[in-house]
Order: sequence, then C-alpha cells, then structure tokens
Amino acid sequence: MSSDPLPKARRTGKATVHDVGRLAGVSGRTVSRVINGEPSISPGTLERVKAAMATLEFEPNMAARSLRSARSFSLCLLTAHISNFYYAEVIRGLSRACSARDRRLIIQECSIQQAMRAPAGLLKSLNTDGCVLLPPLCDAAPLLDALDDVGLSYVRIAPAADPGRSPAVFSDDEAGVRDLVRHLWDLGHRRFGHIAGPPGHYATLARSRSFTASLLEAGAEPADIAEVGMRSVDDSPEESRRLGRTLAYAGGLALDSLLARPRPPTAIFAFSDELAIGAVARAQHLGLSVPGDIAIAGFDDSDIGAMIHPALTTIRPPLAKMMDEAVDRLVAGSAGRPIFRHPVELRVGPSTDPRFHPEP
Amino acid sequence: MSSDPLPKARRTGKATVHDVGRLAGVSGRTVSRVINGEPSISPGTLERVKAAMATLEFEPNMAARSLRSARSFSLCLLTAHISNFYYAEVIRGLSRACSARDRRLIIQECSIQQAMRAPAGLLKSLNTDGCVLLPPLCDAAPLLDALDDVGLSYVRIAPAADPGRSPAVFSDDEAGVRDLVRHLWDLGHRRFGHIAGPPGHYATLARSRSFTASLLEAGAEPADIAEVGMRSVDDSPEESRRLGRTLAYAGGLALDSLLARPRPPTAIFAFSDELAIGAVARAQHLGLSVPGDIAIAGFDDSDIGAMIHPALTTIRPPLAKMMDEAVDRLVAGSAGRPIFRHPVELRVGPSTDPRFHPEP
DNA sequence: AATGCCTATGTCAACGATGACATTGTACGC
DNA sequence: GCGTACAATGTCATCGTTGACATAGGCATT
Repeated sequence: MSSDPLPKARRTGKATVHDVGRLAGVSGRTVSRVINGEPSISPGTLERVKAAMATLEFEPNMAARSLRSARSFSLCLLTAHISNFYYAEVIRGLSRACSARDRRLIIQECSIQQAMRAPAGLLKSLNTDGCVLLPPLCDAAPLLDALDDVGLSYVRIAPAADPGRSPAVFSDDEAGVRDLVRHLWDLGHRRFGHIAGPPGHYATLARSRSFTASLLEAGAEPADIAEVGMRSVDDSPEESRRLGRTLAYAGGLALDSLLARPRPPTAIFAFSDELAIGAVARAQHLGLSVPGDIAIAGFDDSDIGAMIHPALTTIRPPLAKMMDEAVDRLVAGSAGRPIFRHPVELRVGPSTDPRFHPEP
Repeated sequence: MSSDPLPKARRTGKATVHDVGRLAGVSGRTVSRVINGEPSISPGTLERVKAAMATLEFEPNMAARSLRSARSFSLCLLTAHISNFYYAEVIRGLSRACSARDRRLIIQECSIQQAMRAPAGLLKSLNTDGCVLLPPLCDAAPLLDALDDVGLSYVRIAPAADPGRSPAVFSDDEAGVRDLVRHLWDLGHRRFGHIAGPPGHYATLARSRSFTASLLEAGAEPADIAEVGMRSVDDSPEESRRLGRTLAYAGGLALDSLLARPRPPTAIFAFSDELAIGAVARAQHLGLSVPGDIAIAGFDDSDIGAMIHPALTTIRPPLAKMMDEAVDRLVAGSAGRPIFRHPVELRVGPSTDPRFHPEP
C-alpha cells in the first residue's frame, strides 16, 4: 500500500481544497484563503493555487462553505406576486447582479400573511443571506419585524417618498411625474385625471401626490385634477394573481369613471403601465382615439407598453441599476451608505404625443 | 458545573437535531429520520419529535444537510432570456411547486454560449439537484451533453413534436393549433397567414407544421396558406433582450409582408402572443379593424394578450401543471414515467371573433 | 429454545471548508 | 543583537446532519 496520502475516495467526483493544495504544494487552508480573497498570500503561491484550481476544475463546495461560515451565498427575492409587468426586468437585474458577485438568486413568492403566519418557518428555511423586498411588501412593518427577529438582512425597493425605516433602494418617482406633467401641460392639456395604484403602497402615494403637486405648480385648476382609485388589493397570491389578470380591467373601469365627470380630463396618468393599458383598451373600445381624444400615460416602461398601439408614454425606473444596488447592499452591507435616488426617465410615445403617429 | 450535557453555545440561535432529540427523549439521529420521513418510526416517537420541533421552532440546517447527503434541496430554472410574456407564470408555477416539495428555486439566466464556455464552472457552481430548461435552450444538444457530464439532472419544457432525447414535459401544441384552425375556418376564413417563431426551436416547427397540416385537412387551398418567418434570434442574453423589446415589431413587419401578398390572408396565427400583439398594433396603425378586416390569434395566453384591445384569441398551455410535473420529475425522478402531453386550451377572444365586440 | 427476521432506535464518523490559534521567517528599530 | 511586528502559512477542531453499521427487543418459524 502506498504511504502517500492519496485523495480518499469521495462520493462526488469533485476536487477539494486539499486536492488543490496538494497539487499546488500548500495546505488546504491556504487554498481556502485564495478562494476567499484574503490578503497576505504571496504572489507565487497565489499563482500556483490558481493554476491548480484550474487544472482540477475545482469548485468550492457551497454546502461546506455555508455550514462552516454560517453564510449561504444566496440572496432571495421575496415578493407577494410575480407579475408580468416589470418582474422580468427585476429578476434579470437581480440574476445578473448575483452572478457578478458569485451569489445564487432564490425566488420566493410569499404573501405578507404567509410570512406572518409562519415567520420562523418560512423565513428561517429560506436559508439566505438577505432578501430583496418588492413593492407589495414595502409597507409591511410586521414582516420587517419578523425579518429583524430572525436576523435576516433585507433591502426594500421603494419610491423616494417612502419615509420607511431600514435600508432601501430608491427611485425618484416624483421627479419623473413632474417631467410627465410638464410634457402634458406643454401639449396643451388643462384637465387631468389620475388612476391611482393599489392602496397602502408608498408608490401609490408618491406618484399621486407628485402628480397633483406638479399640476398645481404648473397652474392647473384644482377642480380640473381628478383622481380615481382602484379597488383594494388583497395581498394573498391567489387574489393578487386574479387581480393581476384584471388589473387592466380596473384601468378600464377607472377610465369610465373619469370620463363620466362633468369636465372630463383630456390627459390621464395611470399609476402603472398595466392600468394604462387597460385604460387605452377601454378608450379604444369606446371609439375614442388615443391620443387624439385622450392622452394616456403609464409608469414602469414595461416592454408591453411599448408594444401596444399606440405605444405608451411612460416613466422608466432604472431597474437594472437599482437591483444592482440592492444586491450590493446585501452583499457589502449598507453601513454608511448615503441614500441615492435613482433618477427615472420620461419616455414619450404616441399615447400622449400626436406627432408620433399621424392619424390615418 | 452541571453534568447534564447542556446545548453548547452555538453561533446561530437555532436548535439542532440534538436539541430536539433531547427534548423528545430520543437521539438526534431519530429526529433526522423524522425530518426525512423515513419509515419505521413508532407513532409515539413521531408525535413527540414533531412536538419538540414545533416547540423549539426547529428548522433543519440546509448547509449541513447538503454537505452530508450531497443533495442541495434546490432546483434551478436555466434559461437564456427572461421575458415578460410567460415567465411570470413559469416562475410562479415553479416557485409554488418547489415550495410544496420543500425545495428552493434558483434562477439562472444563461445563454448556451455562456454555459458552453465554462460548463464546469457554471454548471458545477449552480450547486443544484436539477435544472428546468426553458424553450430557448431546448434544442441545445451540447448543453445537455455538458449537463450529463457534470451529472446534473434536468427536464426540458417542450412541445410534443419534439423528438429530443431525455426527460421533458410536453404540451400538446399541435392539438391546440388544430382547434384554432377549426375556429377560424368556422368563422368563414379561407386565406391564412402564419407568423413563425424563432428558427431552430421545436415549438416553432410544431406550431407551424400543425397550422399548415390542419388547414389542408380542413380543405384550404395550399396557395392560400402563407407563412413568414422572423429574423434569426441570437441566444445571447443581450441580443435576446434587445429582441425582446422588438419582437412585437417583428410581428408588425411580418404582418406587412403577409398583407403585401397578391391574395392577402384574412386570418393570421402568430407563433406567440408577443408577435400577435405586434401584428395587431401594426394593423391598427394601418387603419385596419381587428377582427373586422383581419383576424389575429396568438399563443401562450399571456396576461398581456388579454389586456390589449381587442383581447387576443390565443392558446393556453397549462404552465402551472407543467411546472409541477417538471419539479416532480426532478425531485422524484423520471424513471418509468410515461410521456404525457399536457392538453392546451383554445381561448377565443375578440381579436378573431367579431361577436365579442360589436364595432362602434 | 434456537434461529432468523424485522422494527425501532442508537453510536460514530464523516461530508469539505474555515475560525481560532500556532508557527515560521523576515525586516525593522533601537 | 534582541525584541517586536507583521507577513505567510500550517494545524486542528468544528459547523449540523446523515450514511454505515450496530443493537435491543418482539414475533414467527422450525
């Protein structure tokens, strides 16, 4: 029998730090240091270890890493409802940001109620280093408490108006809405309508307040600023899903009630592209021309808004950058980080601007 | 000093199998058996252990489980491009199916090229028990080889026409297209157009072939069946993303070329809702009434198709069920499982059926 | 009664990386 | 020339669970 300590038969074919170390002429501990980018590795050693890792196609065993270091190297998107409208961009952004930092991205759909019912269970079992919370969960103080309790770090995605505690990544929705108001005003509109978002969300508040404030500032008559809400959104996934299917209809209904006013608006700003699309479809159904008879704008810059006829005027939050910041906060920590309001971009399209599509 | 073996100070506040065992009066090993649902636990023991787990809010340490048992308890959605159109439903379905089986869902965006360039790296580092491969990767034999090489199990999502090797979850696209053809034929249409999907995907082939075959069977003149493709889709995420933004425009261009034919079609079937939406928007831009002048149908039953005006006639694959089967195959294995073609559902809407929306 | 078999449970070590701590070597200051 | 400091690396035990194997008791079979 060889006295040379050959690698023991392992269940997985994978190389371990010790295999790499043996090949590079160092201990496994040193290989570990290289993996973790610890300082005080001599350049020569670094080189040899890296070469050995490449030769053996070494990939660190995440389970062992997690077990020993009590980190999971994964982040979680925790959200009440995965919709079609901007989640693709959110998930894409998170996925890339995670890849870039060598983290896994876990998706967990979970209503506040679920999270509350079994916070210990669900939140602990997530087994993750941190969570990204998307708008539907933004104002959920109890959930944040539960997360604090189990010691999970998190980042909320929120509009700048959000006075909430705790780390958050902000978009400057207010500024975007101001730009939109200027655009509509410059087109000559004087009577305005707003289709508000789901109640209880800071984004709903932020966009609505900014719309009204900007209009007043521009010189609009208070009587010519109308706002209609949509019916309350239950956060259970089933209900949200059902509503996801009908949110556009809610936009249509809201349009109806705006048009029923004595002095109906000529320009409408909807909380989201989804509501705006419903409003556009409803207007078309009523035989109205958009934007000829009524201008309609949304928020999100969803792919879909760009595909309908007429393409929506909308406001684009830089989701990719925001997700990048979110992941960075979770990985690197938020300590001492200044609040940054990610600027949003007004994207003018034919749904408000007649110059885009000459009527046939 | 107490001789009672109190729980040692642990880094995390969490209870371990031993803590639970002590409380329940059994060994940690038995607790482990309960966790894993192993047989041959006496009912009394089972009861006490479960009670102890509840009392201590015990959650098994995933890292330790993974390390010891060489499983990761997580599944991965591996896809080239996360789009807005049906990914929400796919991810929702996977997320729930995973939750139900106590698995984590990891999302990995990854082009074939990326996967090929560093298969060892990327695929190994995924650290997952199995992968769900979505259409853009369906025909990627090299990727499947790479997955086989690293011993990762996987399930493809595919149309039934796909002759590919290996486990897959099938939807019966052909049957759905046949139903659609019957619907269009019954409405009196006799000249047809098809907007084909991205080249090289089995779904493109399946839907296109079934459309033509069903029409011929119904008695259509071969000269009155037109098909136009869309330009080739590169699978790099950047390119896909860019195309994601413009796929609807591709639908519009395709419509133009169908309308330019000597005997233009009166009914059009697009490979996807996304292409169909572009075609509808283009038709409306040209001043055509949908479905008055031209009927347009899609595929996917995306939320968005239901929101535009007119709402799309489309074909609904039961994605939630399919994702459930996919997860089940990965968790429980595919051995001896018969192929099941998930039936799809024709959903008729006003984009083909004039009875839905009386012209104003 | 001895044998075998099965059920229910326990003991022990090991999965692979890393925290805590130890050790060597080298440079620097006085 | 000796102490101190720090850089570079090694040793060892450990994270929490489970695979491999052992054991104790019960029942049936011969």
